Amino acid sequence: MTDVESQLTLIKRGAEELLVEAELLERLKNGRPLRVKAGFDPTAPDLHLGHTVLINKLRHFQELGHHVMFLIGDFTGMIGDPTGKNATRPPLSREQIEQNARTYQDQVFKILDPEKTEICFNSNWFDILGAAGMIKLAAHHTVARMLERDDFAKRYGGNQPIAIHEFLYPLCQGYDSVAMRADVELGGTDQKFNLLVGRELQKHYGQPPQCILMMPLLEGLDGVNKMSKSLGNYIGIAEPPQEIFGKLMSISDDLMWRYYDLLSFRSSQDIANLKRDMEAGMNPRDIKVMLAKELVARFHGKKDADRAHEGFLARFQRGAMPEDMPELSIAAASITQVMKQAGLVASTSEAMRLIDGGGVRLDGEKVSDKALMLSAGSTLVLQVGKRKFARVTLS
RNA sequence: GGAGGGGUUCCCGAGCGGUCAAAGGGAGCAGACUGUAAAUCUGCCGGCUCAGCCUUCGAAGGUUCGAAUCCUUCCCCCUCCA
Repeated sequence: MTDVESQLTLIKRGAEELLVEAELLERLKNGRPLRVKAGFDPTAPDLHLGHTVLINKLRHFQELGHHVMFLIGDFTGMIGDPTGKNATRPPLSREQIEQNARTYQDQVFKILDPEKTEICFNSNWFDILGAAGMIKLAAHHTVARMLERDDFAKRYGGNQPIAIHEFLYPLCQGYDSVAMRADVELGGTDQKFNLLVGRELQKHYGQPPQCILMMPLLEGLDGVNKMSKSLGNYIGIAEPPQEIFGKLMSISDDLMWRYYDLLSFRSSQDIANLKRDMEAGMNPRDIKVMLAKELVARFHGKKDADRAHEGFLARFQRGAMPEDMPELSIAAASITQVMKQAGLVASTSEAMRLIDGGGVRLDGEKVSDKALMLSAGSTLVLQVGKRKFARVTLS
């Protein structure tokens, strides 16, 4: 195992905050592989780049020879994550959760070494805890302490509802750390409160409190809000190569550096060099291309990365039609109907507006006639905006 | 249990009984400019068989020629008191 100092350097890379550094140093010196925990809700079956910030950090620990535990919150998922205002989420069934968990594993093992990763489910200990155990657990914390949490304090102050079960959520997450005897827990900065509850509970249960490593939240494509599926500003790691590549190319230059820091496996030194190259006149676009290729290659393979790059060049720098587009067969009708059938627009009203606005092309020609009839027997390429295409055969 | 405040289109937030598919802002989409970047400017932003029609303002009834705006009941949220 690498010496303690350089371990710490790698561990802290990109991290927002480490609590408590002295304690971690102490444990590293023991030389025992640390039990490192990170938890995920199996509510959504697929992960996006925001999730991978944590997973990349788990990978660092793995590289250093520590014991990585990937916790799937199947029990807590059945209660429903309270974060945010619309607390009520449909509870998931066992089957759905198991299904989601499997998908998780497939995706996570593109980054982590399956041989060295322990997958845990928190229903293992919560199912046997029982109502009495839950109430005992709840006795370890007070309402005043709960209201310290920023999220709760804001909602309480802002006259937003807080349901009782939302108080149980941090306790459950903390209890996970007890059950898993975690030495270190990773989480986003928004998890600070919950992570600290874990420390408290471990003390109550006679364990040394875990160290906490908080990673910054990755901004989504808009560069402002955190990446999340519900905001639609995400890049899913299971998305097709072209999509991942294209979405990465569309981020702002500022955001690109953020992504480099948190997502690239390049060394900090490499990244600093790239920055210097840009200041010396290198086109930021080309630096973005490198990032896009690295990430596509990680989730799909190098060949796909090269192909995505080729397609990108052909399509946007030489103005060619994309090679892959949905091929559909649709009954002949007016252009607005066909656009709707093809799924290019949500409504015929939207189709009409887009035509008025000059955003619709037919075989590359701008369409101006909203009532245009498309006759049967022909095959046409419909384009909406810059990105949406469909090859339609009319029958 | 008592008193008071509030629920408007994706979000925030205006809204005199008619001129309200509903101001304004944000988000989003499209166009121009570009490096499919950002910033900026322009347009759009409920649906449809689209110069017209249909469905929206927590829910259901009612008053009226006419209601998001008035009345009744119900549901939900918040605050204070107990």
